[in-house]
Amino acid sequence: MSDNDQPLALLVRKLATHVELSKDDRAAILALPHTVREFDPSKYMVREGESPGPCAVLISGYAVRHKISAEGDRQIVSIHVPGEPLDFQHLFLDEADHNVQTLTRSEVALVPREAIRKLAEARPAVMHALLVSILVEASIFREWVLNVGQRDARARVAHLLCEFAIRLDAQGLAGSNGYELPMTQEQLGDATGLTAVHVNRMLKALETEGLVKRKGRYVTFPDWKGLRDISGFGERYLHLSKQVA
Amino acid sequence: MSDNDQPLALLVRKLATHVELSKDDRAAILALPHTVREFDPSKYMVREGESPGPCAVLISGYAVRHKISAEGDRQIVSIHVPGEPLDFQHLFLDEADHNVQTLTRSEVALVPREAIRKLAEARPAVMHALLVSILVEASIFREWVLNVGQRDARARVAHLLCEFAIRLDAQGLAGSNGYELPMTQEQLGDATGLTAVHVNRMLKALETEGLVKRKGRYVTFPDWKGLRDISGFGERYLHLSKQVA
DNA sequence: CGTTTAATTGAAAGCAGTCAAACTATGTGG
DNA sequence: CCACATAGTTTGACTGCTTTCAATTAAACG
Repeated sequence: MSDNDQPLALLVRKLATHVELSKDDRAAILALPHTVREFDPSKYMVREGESPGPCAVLISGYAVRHKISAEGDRQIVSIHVPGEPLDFQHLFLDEADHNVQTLTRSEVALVPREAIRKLAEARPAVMHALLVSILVEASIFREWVLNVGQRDARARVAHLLCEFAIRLDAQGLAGSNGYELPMTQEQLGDATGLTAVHVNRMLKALETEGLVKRKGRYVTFPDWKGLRDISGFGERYLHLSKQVA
Repeated sequence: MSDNDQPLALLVRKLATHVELSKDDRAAILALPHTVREFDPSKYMVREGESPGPCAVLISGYAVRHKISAEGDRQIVSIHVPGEPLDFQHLFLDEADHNVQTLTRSEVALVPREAIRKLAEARPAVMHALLVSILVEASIFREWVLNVGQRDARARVAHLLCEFAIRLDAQGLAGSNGYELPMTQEQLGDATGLTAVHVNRMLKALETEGLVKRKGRYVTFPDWKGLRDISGFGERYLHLSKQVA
């Protein structure tokens, strides 16, 4: 699954996506004290209302953030791929405002909060990278507000597929042509504000139109440009080029 | 409109909402170099794709962040009250991923980015406050994803009214019993993912139910608890108590 | 005032939800 | 290896919330 010698290698990759990191910076991140823990599918790593423990970094597998409405409906607010921090906001907030839950069996590196704080203080580039990573996540939330607020069902599903493809690719985890979607259609519905039934119909529609091909949950994109177009996907909001400001 | 002697007083109040700030910290923020500029209603302060100029802090009036979909539909992703930073994300990101636009005539303090960076480096509490303010904004985005993704039209509108009430109050800007909504119903629609027509109907419904009273755009809440209940509003996501982590 | 913008109301259409059932895949225990 | 249970996917028919279209009223503004 993951490189067991360097569990934090993908975290380095993620942080280095947005900011230039020196060899020493990278080594310092890799050297962060941590314990790797495994979680079964659907297990909670953070619960709304709780106060935070050590910071979690996803090493392998997939996880989501979500909130539950008063009516009991679930909204997934983000999907996470290996290398991404799962609760770095708890370096500075002392109560969780949402849940973090595994989608698949996952490995997570638990890093003491103090260790991250000290590293960030000692290394400006690391601090910068953490900040940018937090800001990019906020940008993704904004795009999701747009997605569920304005796009029709077909475009919403298509947009999610596009975003996941690009983010997997950024972490070097995309297949040559597609990827294994780690979510049920129910979960896709929770992420897009649709019902599982309607997600199913939209996936079928995308398939019929030749924009998506499916084998089980493995999706490929015979007409990537077409899919981008009908979803209104533009990757600016992912801020994938290095920030120099 | 604003206290002309201390344009940044409300910024101090905003930052001190989340983190304890010493007298010196507060004085240092107030002493930030800046120029105050006035904007007409509907004027753009940041445009998607642009690279950032000086950082803007809203002094008086109201502003929104928004994104435009490929189909040309607008989604407002947040509403800002005086004292709030409008583009501190550009301290670390060098391309805007969304627009910032005034709702009403507004005064904005423009602060050189370097001045804020230096202040944050010199004063850990200020850095902490900036970070928390960024993280709280991200939390609000998550709640908005839930709002437009899962709540029905009536609850969406009610939730927006609740959030705005609490945020105005946190800045000491709420009337005794209600406030002047600085948005047209069209804009409320852009913020809730609804049409202006339907926003109108929902406001009427809330009024008929005795949850909201309106005189022009001035809204009061004869049954605040009832309004909270039907909207599923809970203020945890605003993180209004001081963070000590 | 006269003009423009915003709010309101009604009627009709449509997209997505709900309900229900069949089908498929996966996994477990006998 | 089969029987069965469980979870997920697919499909159809129907309902309903929200949108669309259109017209009227009210408010804001020069």
